[in-house]
Amino acid sequence: MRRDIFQAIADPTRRAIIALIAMQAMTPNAIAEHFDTSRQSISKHLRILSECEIINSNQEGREIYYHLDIDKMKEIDKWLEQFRKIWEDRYNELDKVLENLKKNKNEPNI
Amino acid sequence: MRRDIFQAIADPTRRAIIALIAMQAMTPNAIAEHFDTSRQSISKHLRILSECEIINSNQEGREIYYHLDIDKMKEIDKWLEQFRKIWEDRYNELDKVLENLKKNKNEPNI
DNA sequence: AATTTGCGAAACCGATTAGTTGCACATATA
DNA sequence: TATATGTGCAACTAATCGGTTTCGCAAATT
Repeated sequence: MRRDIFQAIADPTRRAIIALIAMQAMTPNAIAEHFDTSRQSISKHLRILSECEIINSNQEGREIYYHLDIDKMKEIDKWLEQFRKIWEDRYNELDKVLENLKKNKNEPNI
Repeated sequence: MRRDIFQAIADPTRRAIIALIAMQAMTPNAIAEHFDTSRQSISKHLRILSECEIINSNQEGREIYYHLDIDKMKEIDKWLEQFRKIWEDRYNELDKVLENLKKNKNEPNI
């Protein structure tokens, strides 16, 4: 069973859950209230997120609070790093072009 | 058919394709040589990536060159933004704690 | 003109997915 | 103690996924 963070965030409901509990821990029931699906299906999503170690839980009585492990989100950021380098280079390149255009306003290149 | 950028990068082969063509456009055959799968399956991945508008293609004779639309990658970055804010806050918080520890080295709290 | 090459599309297949329903079990409340 | 509440898990289902095989077509090569 392939189960990494990219597969975890592929589902829109899971992305919404992640965003929802980012600021404060929540119980499955409380989370499910925000969605148009059953508590059990939310429970399944929570299990997947747990297996990916994106979320953690701590039990309080009969309630279980799930909270985001924000550090795991950095893994996506890390993968994105290689592309960020490219688009920043592009931006600088464009910057240079614009600067040259400004400088040589009256000396068009060919 | 749900088909967004998050679903596109969920598959490891597609992530590898994205990384592969990030620097230079490539043909399906050239891409397939890097993987342990058929040209046709690569073609299917390319179609999905095209539908998500992550990649573009331009035909040269009978060859088709696929290249990355780096700007689409920014959409992932944009979604991450909300979490980046959180983990940077955490970091600053930790920084403050460490600074206080240093300052009050000989004055333990409590 | 005949053949080779590069490619996409369709049909098919087993595995996986996201959801449902029905249950079991522990904790809280009456 | 009996009931209500919060939860996870298993079985099932329709849809989707990633892959293969086969095909057709256009461009290059002979």
